[in-house]
Amino acid sequence: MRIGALAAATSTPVETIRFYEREGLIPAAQRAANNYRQYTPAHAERLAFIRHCRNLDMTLDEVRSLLRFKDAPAEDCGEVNALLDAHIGHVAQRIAELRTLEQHLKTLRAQCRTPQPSNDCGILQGLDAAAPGAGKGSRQRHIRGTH
Amino acid sequence: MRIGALAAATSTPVETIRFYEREGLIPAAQRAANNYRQYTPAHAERLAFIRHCRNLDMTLDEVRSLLRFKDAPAEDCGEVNALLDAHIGHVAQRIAELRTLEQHLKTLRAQCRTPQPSNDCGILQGLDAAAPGAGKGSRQRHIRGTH
DNA sequence: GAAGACCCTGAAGCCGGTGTAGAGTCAAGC
DNA sequence: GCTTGACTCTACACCGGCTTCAGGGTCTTC
Repeated sequence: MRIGALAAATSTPVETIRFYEREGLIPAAQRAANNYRQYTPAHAERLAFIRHCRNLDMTLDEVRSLLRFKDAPAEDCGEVNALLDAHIGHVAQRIAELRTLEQHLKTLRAQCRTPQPSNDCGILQGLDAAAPGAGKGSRQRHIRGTH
Repeated sequence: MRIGALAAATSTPVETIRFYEREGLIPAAQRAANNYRQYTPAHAERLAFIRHCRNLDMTLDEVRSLLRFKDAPAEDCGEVNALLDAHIGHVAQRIAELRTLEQHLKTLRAQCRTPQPSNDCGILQGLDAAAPGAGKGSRQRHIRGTH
């Protein structure tokens, strides 16, 4: 199986597969006489695993950790459970942050009902002043990821 | 006012201020005889505006758009309202995505109740198979931003 | 044998900064 | 006057997770 076929089978861009190989997430494929990579079903399985993890928004470091457990089938999987719990915690926290953010944005939006000269726009004025209640007390490590 | 004082006044790292200057978000400051940047209260106001926008998770491009309206006080602010509506839409969509994600993660987590050999771990097995119901129908541009 | 699809490597670019190296400047204390 | 330490300057590399590009080689099909 060549890289294009693997890409199609796993809905993964070809460049991303090569990137994962460079990063050590999948073992380097054997090469054919023409220097093309040759993949086996085992590669496809491993790549599918990685993609599922990425679809669940895990970092590559988290994926690397999980792969270590896949590669050591006799080892205790307690850390896997812990990793997943931590990741669920990240997601929950992010949802909470975004809900607060959404409220602030809606409050700000309500400052300007109809188009008017920018000078009088309640939104632009609201952005001059501090956002209402934003970051009160909690250290606001910057919020990312809506784009 | 020198860059350190501006940084303290706006809770912005010094390097970030220089970065914003390079990016054209704040005008280049005048220089003292020793080549130090000299800032005025107007700079501080503009930087505060930018920081408030960033606290609301806007991209620098969105901030640039808003700054154009601040700089043209006679112009109609309808686009400001539209930009904010769009941004609120981004945030709401992201929240919905993350809630779906959270459900998938919790379902996966339930596959393994207690530590056991990795080979039998329901989580690792669940990641081998497709995530339950993930991405069904919606084109799943990759989810980012929980870290 | 020519077109077009596929494959290769290596490097740069994306965002929004962050951090570093190496140098200059300034105020305070001895 | 001299040292120490805080501050400032420029220019550049680095982060994640790819994506894109330049400049080739190879394979399949007509």
